Amino acid sequence: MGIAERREREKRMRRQQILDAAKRVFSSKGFSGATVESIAEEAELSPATLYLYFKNKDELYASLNLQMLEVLNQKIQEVSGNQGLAPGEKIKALGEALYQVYEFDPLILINVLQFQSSEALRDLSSELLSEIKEGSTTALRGIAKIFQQGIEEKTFKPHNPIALADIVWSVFAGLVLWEESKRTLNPEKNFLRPTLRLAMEIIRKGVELPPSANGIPGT
Amino acid sequence: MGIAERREREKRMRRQQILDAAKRVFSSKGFSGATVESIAEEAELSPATLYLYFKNKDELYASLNLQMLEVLNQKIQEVSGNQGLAPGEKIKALGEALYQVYEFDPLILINVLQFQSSEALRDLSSELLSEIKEGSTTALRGIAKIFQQGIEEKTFKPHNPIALADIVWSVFAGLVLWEESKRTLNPEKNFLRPTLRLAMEIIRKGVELPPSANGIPGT
Amino acid sequence: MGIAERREREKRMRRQQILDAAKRVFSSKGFSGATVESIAEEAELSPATLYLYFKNKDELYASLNLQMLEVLNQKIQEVSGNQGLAPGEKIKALGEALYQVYEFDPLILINVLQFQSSEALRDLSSELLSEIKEGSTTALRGIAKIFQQGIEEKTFKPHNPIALADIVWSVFAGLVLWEESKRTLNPEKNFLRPTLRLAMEIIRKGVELPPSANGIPGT
Amino acid sequence: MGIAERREREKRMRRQQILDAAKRVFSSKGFSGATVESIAEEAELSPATLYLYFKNKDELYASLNLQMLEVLNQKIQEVSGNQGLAPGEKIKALGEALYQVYEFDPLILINVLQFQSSEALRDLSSELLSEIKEGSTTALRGIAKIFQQGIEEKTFKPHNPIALADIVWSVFAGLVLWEESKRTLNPEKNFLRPTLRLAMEIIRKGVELPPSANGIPGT
DNA sequence: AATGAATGAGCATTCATTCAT
DNA sequence: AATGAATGAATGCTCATTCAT
Repeated sequence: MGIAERREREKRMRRQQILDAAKRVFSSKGFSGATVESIAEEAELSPATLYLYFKNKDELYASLNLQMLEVLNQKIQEVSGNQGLAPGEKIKALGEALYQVYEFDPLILINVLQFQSSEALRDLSSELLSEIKEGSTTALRGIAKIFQQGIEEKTFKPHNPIALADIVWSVFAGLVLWEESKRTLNPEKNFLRPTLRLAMEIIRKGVELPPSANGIPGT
Repeated sequence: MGIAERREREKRMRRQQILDAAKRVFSSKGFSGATVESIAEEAELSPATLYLYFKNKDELYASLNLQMLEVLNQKIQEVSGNQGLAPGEKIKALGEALYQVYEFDPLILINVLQFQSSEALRDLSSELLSEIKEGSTTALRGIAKIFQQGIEEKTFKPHNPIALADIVWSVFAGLVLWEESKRTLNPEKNFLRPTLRLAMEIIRKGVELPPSANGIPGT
Repeated sequence: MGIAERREREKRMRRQQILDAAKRVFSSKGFSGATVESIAEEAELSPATLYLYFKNKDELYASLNLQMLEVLNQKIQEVSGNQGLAPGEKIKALGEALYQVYEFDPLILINVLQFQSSEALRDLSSELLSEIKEGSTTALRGIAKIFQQGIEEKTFKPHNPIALADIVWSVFAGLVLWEESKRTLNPEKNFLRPTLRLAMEIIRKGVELPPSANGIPGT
Repeated sequence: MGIAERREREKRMRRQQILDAAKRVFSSKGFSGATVESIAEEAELSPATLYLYFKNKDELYASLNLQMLEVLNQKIQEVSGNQGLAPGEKIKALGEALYQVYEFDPLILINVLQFQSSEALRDLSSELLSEIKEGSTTALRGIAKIFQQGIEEKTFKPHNPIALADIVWSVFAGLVLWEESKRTLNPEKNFLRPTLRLAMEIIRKGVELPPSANGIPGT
C-alpha cells in the first residue's frame, strides 16, 4: 500500500522536474525558441517522456502558466484577506505583492503574460483552458474583493469592482511588458517598482472618496 | 531627375502595397501564422520581391508597427496640442483617442502590442530598432506633456510625467491585451471601452489636486 | 503435473485473448494504423505483456494470419474431401467456401492478404515463416487435390494441378483486394460474390474436358 | 517566348527525375521503408524540393502509379485494337502483354498493386484519386472490350464483359502478388509466366462457346 | 525590378520495444 | 506473470531566405 503512494509521489516529482526545466528553458529562449528537445535535455529526460506527462508543448507551457497563477493568487489572497489593513492600504500592499511575484521570477512572468495574450491559447485542451480561466477569475475576484470592501465601507467610490480589478491587472501586466520592451529598446535601470507603486497610489487616490465631514458624497 | 523621382515614388508605393497586404494577413493569422508566401500572395508579388523592400519578416512586421506608432502619435499630438482643453479634460480625451486607435484596427493593434513585447524585437536591425524607439519615445513624450502641463498649472500633483505616461500607456496596452485574452477564455461583450474610460477617469482623479479652497496644497 | 497443465492452458488462453483483441483492432485500423498500445488496451493488458506472448508486432500479425489460414484450410478440406461431389462441383463449392471465409470477416481477410503480399513478411522469424509457408502449402495442396482428382477421373484436362491451384487462389485474393480497392475508388455494391462465382464457373469450364464423342456425358 | 517553353520542359523533366528516383527507392524499400529524404537524395535534390512538385509522399507514390497505369493501358489498347486477332487470340495476347508489363519493371508493378489495395489510397487528394480511378477504368474497359467483341461475334458466352475484365485483372494482380509472396516464403524459379499463360488459356476456354455446328448454343 | 526555383535547417510528435520492479 | 515508465530512433513536412536569370 506504500508502493502506490510512492509511485504517486514520484510521478508528481517527475512532473515538477519537467516543469522546472521547462521554466528555465522557456525563460531564456521564449516559447517558440524553446524546443521540446531542449527542455527534455534540461530535464535530463528523453523528449518522448515529456509526452507522458504533458499532451504537447502548448499544454506544458500552459501548466507553467497555471503554477504562476497559483502563486499569484496566493499573494493576492494574503493581501485581500489581511484583516489589519484598510482598503486603501490594501491597494498599496497589492502593488507590493504583485511586484514580489515579478521579482520572484521576472522572466517566467513575462512569458506567462505573453502567453496569456498569444495565439497559443486558442489550441489548448478545454480542460486546461478552463483551469486557466478559473485561475484568472480567482485572481480577478481577489483583487475585486478589495475594492468591494472599500466601496462597502464608503471609502471608495462605487465603481464596478470587477472593472477596477481589470484595470489593476492590466496596468500591472502592461507595465511588466512595457518595462521589458523598454529594456530591449533602451536598456536602463529598473523602472518597474517605482512606477508600479505610483500607479497603485494613483489608483487608490482615484477611487477614494474625499473624507467628506458632512456626509455629502462626492461625484 | 523627374525619372528618379518617379522611381522613388513607385518604390514607396510598392512598399506600401506590401505593408497593406502584410497588415491584412498578420491581422487575420497572427505573426507566426502568417507566412511570407501568404503575404506575397496577398500583395500579388513573389516572396522574393518582398525581400527587395524588407530585410526579413521581422522587419516587415516592425515597419507595420512603425506605421501604427505614427497613427498613434498623431492622435496623441492632436489631444496634447488641443489648446481648448484643460489638462484634466485632455486625460479623458486621450482615453477616447486611444480607443479610436484600437477601434480603427483592433487586430493589428493587438499584433503590434504583442510584437512590442515579444522576443522578435531582439533581432531587429539597429536602424529600425531606433526608429521604433523614437516613435515610442515620441508617444510617451506626447502623453507626458499633458501631465507636465497639468503639473505646471498646479492642477496635477507633481509626479514624474514620464512615469505617468508609462502608466497610461501600460494600462491601455494591458487592457487591450487583457480584453483579447478574456475573449479567448470567455467570449463576452466588449468591455474595453467603458473600462478604458474608467481607467482614465481614475487616473485623472488620482493625479488631480483637490481644489484647495485656501490655496494650501494637499498631499 | 496438473499445475503445469493448467499453466499451459492459461497461457494459451491469454494468447488467444490477445489475438482476438488484435483481430478487432487490425480489422478496424489496418496494420500500420493499429498501435501496439491500442491492441493492448483492447486486450485489457499492458503493452509490455504482449511481448511476453509475441516477439513483436509483426509476429502478432503473422499469428493472426496463421489462424486465418487454418480456418481457410479447414474449409478447403471440407470441400476437397466431400465424397459426394464430382470434381466439377467441387470447384463450384470451393468458390462458395472461399466466399464464406471472406464473409466471415472481410476486413481481417483483406488485412491478411495484404500482409501476405507485404514487405513485413521479410522480417519474420524463420519459425513463423515456415509455419505460414506450411499453411499456405496445405491450402494450395487442398485445392490442387480437387484438380488432381478431376484429372485422374479424366474430366479435367491434364494441367499441372498446383498451377491450377495457384490460379484459383490468385483470382480469389485478386478479387478480394480488387473489390476493396474498387470500393475506395468508387463505392458501389458488393460485386465480389457474383464475380467470384463466375470466375469459378469459367475456371471449371476452362479445365473440363469436352464430353468426349463416345457418349459419356460431362457434367 | 522560347523561354517559357524551356521552363515548362525543364519543369517536366524535374518532375520525371523525381519520379524516376522515387521509382528506384520505392522499388527497393517499399512504401513505408522509403523515406522522403532517401528519395530526395536519390534524385539529388533537397526534400523540400520534392514538395514543390508533389503535395506529399502519398501523392508522389500515386503519380508513379499513374504512370504505370498509362503503360498498362497502352499495352492493353494495343492488344484490344489489333484487328488481326480473333477475340480468343486476343485473350492470349493480353496475357503476354500483361506479362511484359510485369517484366518491364516487376518491383514497381508489385508496389503499385500493393498500393492499389492499401490504406494509403484513402487519403489522396480527390484530383489524383479521380485520375487513378480513370486510369483503372480505362484499363478495365480495354479488357472488357475484348470480351465484348467475342460475345458480339458469338464466339464467347454472353457473360458480363466487365465482370470478365475484373476476373482477368484480378488473376493477374493475384498471381503477381502471390508469386512475390511465394518467393519470400520459398524462393524458387519464376512461375508467373507459365501460370499466367495457363490462366489466360483457361479463361479463354472457359468463355468460349463450343463451335456448335448447328447453331444450338451451349449453356 | 522581379521572380521561379531551390533549399538548409528545423521540430513536434509517434511508437515499437525494453526493463526494473 | 505482469506492468509502469522510459526512450531511441525516426520522419514527413514547413518556411524564411537566397540567387541565377
